[in-house]
Amino acid sequence: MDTLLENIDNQPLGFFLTRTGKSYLSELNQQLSNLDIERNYYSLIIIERGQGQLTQNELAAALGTDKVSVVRIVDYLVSKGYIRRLRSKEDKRKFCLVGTPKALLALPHIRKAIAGANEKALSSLSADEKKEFIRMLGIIKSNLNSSKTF
Amino acid sequence: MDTLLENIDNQPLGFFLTRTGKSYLSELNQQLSNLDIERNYYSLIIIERGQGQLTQNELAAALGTDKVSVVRIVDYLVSKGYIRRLRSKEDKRKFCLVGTPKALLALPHIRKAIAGANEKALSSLSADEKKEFIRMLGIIKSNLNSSKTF
DNA sequence: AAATAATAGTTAATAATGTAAACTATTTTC
DNA sequence: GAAAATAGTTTACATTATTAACTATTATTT
Repeated sequence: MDTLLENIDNQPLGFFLTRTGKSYLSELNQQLSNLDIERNYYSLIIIERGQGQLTQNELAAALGTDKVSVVRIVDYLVSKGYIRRLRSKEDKRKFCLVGTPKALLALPHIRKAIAGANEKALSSLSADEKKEFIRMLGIIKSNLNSSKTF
Repeated sequence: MDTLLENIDNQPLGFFLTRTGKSYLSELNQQLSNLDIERNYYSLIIIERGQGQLTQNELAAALGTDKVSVVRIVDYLVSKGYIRRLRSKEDKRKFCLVGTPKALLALPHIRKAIAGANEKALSSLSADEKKEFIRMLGIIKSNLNSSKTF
């Protein structure tokens, strides 16, 4: 019997969210073990989506993280040859992040692996339930990010 | 428009689970900022549930983590005066983890804060939806932990 | 136009977390 | 009694989060 189902009030929901998320990411890593990067897949997708116009600040916003972490991510992806920093012409403080051909080659695999991991995670749920889960997760996320006052 | 709702196949579900879990834990920390510990609340609940019989190994299993991490957790809670290690009489390799009066005093607040954080996270969901979400999260967790072969 | 403030990104420092290997003490197995 | 297994600890290393101080550039103010 899963203790998760009962007495939820005694169990921090966030603990299970985090743990489940970690299981997911470890699954994703396994599916992408053929690549020579082992993290920041999602950053790569966001960067590609930005079509060479995305700045580090914007990446930070999209990831919900800070600029220091983004420096690390960008350093990592640059060092592995997946992206480049391009000094912006309009504003020389900014860098535009552009994917390399290597990234272009890897992205289909990454997308496929993400779809596969999602599939595995959500398998045995009906199409409606999947949609419902995603919807509710979005609500929970925004509930938690709303005003901290009680 | 929330990008989470569409094109989920391009977005790693685990990323949102982890992020939502972190928001939750930060909320929980805020609600418990009056305590002199700032983590391992859930471990404390598990230890109290064990009624002085829980070993470090068993705590590791309950948390889904390894024994090295548990040493750190136990060291922390011991150093803060919330628990003690009691050498087991039956098996001198083992320690039984027992809560102190200080823990007993803190636990109601912790439980209340967890219930409150759960409430905040799940607010604006109906009772049925809440149950559904918890149920599906359990399914997803077990889906991901099942056989890694594809 | 010069001084000031704000912004984009980097660097450095500290702490928390995850993982693996080597270790001690005790118990179990053969 | 020797060998193997178990419970827990220590050490080491890499990742991740957070904060502050820093450089270079752009925007604002007077």
